[in-house]
Amino acid sequence: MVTTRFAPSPTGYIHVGNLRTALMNYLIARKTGGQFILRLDDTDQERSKQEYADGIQRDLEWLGLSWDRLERQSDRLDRYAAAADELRAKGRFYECFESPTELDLKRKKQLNMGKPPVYDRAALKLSADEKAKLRETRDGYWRFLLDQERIEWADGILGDISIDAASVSDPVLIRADGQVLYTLASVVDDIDMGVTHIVRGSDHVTNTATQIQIIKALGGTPPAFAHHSLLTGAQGEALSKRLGTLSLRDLRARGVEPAALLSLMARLGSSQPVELMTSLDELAEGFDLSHFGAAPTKFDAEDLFPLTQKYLHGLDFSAVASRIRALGVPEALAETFWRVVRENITVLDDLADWWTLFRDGAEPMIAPEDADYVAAAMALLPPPPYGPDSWANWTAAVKEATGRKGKALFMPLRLALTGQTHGPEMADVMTLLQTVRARG
RNA sequence: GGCCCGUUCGUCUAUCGGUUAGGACGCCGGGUUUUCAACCUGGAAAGAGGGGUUCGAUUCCCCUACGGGCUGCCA
Repeated sequence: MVTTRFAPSPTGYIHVGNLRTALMNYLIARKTGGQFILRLDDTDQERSKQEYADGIQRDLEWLGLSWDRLERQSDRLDRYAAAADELRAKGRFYECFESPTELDLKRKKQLNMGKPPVYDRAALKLSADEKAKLRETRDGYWRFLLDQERIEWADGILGDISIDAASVSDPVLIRADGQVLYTLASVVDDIDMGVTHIVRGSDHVTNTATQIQIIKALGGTPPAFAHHSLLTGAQGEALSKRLGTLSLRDLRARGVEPAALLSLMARLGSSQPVELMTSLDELAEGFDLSHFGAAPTKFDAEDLFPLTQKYLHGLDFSAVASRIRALGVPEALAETFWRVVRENITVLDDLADWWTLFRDGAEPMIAPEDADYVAAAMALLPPPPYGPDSWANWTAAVKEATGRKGKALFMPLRLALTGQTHGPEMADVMTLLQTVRARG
């Protein structure tokens, strides 16, 4: 069975980049009737917050990305300790004593000499006596001993990847304070939970290389890996600079509909066209990682609004009835209101403006050269309320009285009544209009 | 500096050496609607640069440039 996971660390809210990862894993599982795990990678005690863990779950629920299983790494510390023991027993784990400052210095030195900043394994040469002595003054931290060979895997998106382990530092798996680090926790979880497919950002490519070795050292079988490209802003700038405005909660606040967001994220960066899909099943059906490219992908949040608009256009009255009621639209007008206005809104919040306009009337827009014309027309307009024929009757009378026709007849009246150059059919507008300020 | 990945219309991309380089979104024009939108229809729009290989390169190889990622006792 296919098992995938989305493993955010609760150190912040989900943004579009995370969502892409989550969605890909979700769709792969759903497509084959597999299992999707939500795993909170909360090994970093200082930065992880319950508030974020709750926020992540709310965001996923908003999108309908339901998980079959929820796991917390903080609940599994004993498993990680056991795995560490196993690695120690197998001679793949060694204790080091450099302080972070000393390591930093080493790296800088290597860089200055034109060498790659790879850990020199100095601790490996320490004798038992030397280690014992060091332990008196400081706590050791633990590294995984990489086999210095080429690590290869067939990536679901990038194709064949090969990384020389010698170009990578032995990863630190346990800190001096005893905290288990992500690399170990993640690998242990993936093995224990039977994860078969891992899709994540290409920022993890190097991690994957080392994790493959750790998985094998622990007797596990590496899952199928795929690394998707990272999103950049519309100008190609790193997305991290704009994360504040691209969190899911922010997009939601701006009126983006889940269907729009999911439709874009499931297709952006792939060869399949972005089309509005209204269900996750529909999205899952045609989803295939092989359609995705490896190049960085530009993401423009503005693309979400046409999709949102399209989604709203197709919505039934029943889906928005309560929302319209909440605006104070009278029951008798509610369904007509939706029918008339839905094609002129981009986000649901736009409904409020339209209702305000219908209820209170609009500040008339009257061009100076049309002032006499509009005044003459208003004299022919009876007071509200209006019926389905009001517009036709009125414009016929105005036409007769003024001799105007076509756009010249019509546009000044729209502007006078609604204050806008665009909007729904005027015949429909009339039936909803409660107030006409231009009548004076 | 080292390692990994990438570069085709504005954007996301197709092309398994020979194509009028295709599609989608966006954009522009026309039609329809007495506005806008929607819809229909038409159009403009692309192979980073330089070397090879080849009868022939967008496609294969190398170099350069540019972009992204990694290079943490973060994830």
